[in-house]
Amino acid sequence: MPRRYDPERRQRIIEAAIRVVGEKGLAGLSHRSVAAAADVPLGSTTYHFKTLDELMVAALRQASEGFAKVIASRGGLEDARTDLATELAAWMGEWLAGDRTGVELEYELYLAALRRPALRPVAAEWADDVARRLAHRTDPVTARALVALMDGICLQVLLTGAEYDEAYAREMLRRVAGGG
Amino acid sequence: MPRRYDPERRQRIIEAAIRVVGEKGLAGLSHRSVAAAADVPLGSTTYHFKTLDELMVAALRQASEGFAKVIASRGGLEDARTDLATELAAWMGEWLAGDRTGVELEYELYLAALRRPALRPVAAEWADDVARRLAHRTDPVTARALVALMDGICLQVLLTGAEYDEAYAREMLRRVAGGG
DNA sequence: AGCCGTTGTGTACGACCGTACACAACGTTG
DNA sequence: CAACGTTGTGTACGGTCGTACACAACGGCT
Repeated sequence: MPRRYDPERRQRIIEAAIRVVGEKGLAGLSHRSVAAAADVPLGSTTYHFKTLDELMVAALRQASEGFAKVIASRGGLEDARTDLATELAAWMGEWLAGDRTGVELEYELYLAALRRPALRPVAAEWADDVARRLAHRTDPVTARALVALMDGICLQVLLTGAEYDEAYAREMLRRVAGGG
Repeated sequence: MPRRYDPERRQRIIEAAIRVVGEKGLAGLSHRSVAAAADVPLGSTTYHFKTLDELMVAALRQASEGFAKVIASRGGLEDARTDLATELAAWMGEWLAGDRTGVELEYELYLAALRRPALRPVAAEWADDVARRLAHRTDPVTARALVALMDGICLQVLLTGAEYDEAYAREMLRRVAGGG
């Protein structure tokens, strides 16, 4: 088979990696599984990403950007007339409703930084980015705490299989946000 | 080699599994690696734990119990004269200081429930257990939120490599706990 | 044209994995 | 003692993995 030049090969591999993690989990991520999902030969994935860590960094960064786009397009965060806690609680509800593949995918990549130092700068960037968006409506320190609380609440739902209680989330977010 | 009867074989395998996860991460856990760490033949680990999930459940449960013992022995949580937020923030500081192998180990097993439904009941049990301990000092709903916030703060420190800011943690815990 | 670095491909090697399964050693029961 | 279920052991099979490496196709340069 003749080799076809593909300037977006790298990008397609990253997208395939995200698909693989979403479907089979991070444990199912390998050069081979990604190659199959992207419909490229094995040598291609190892060429563009020497290690799996590199691939995960690219995938996490991409997922992070997609996530940022979603919450940006949603608006409401900028609107000072809406209550911040209510807004955040409602948004978590939407995020956790229905198909959780996307949520699990993003948390799995994010949490992978626990054991993979290579991912930490990207994870830090993500957390900072979200906090910066909230900082328009409150102070930076409170913003960081809101992110922490949202992470904690989401994880409790995802890890324990509990139902998401929006009223509860709203109340606790309001306590942290104060008058904001 | 003659086979030696070992009534605590199962327990030794669990302890070896915890050691392996602590040293090599959850990804390094296998029937073989555990067998080597416990100094038992391969067939022994597969006999006592048909699947790795079973082994993880046992390890998480054990780690959870050890954790419970530590915070119980620390006391202070029962003492109504101390400020709850101050107490919790100080305790997180101790936990995160120094060698983080134990912290990482416990969070890694806990977070593994995200993709492994078999672990969820154990994770839920753990979260409930911690919340119940706090419930002596505040209401159950607030207790759950305090656990969520602590998880979120811990994860931000562990995932992003940031420094732990005890004053910040104390302030935010106080906001959630209210007068408690 | 010829040369060369980059990008892409195919294949093979050694390591590790879960699983299965036959067999050995034991405790219990009759 | 004999029979039997439980517990422990050794080995081997098929599969997947990361990695390496020789080679092919291309673009830019002289």
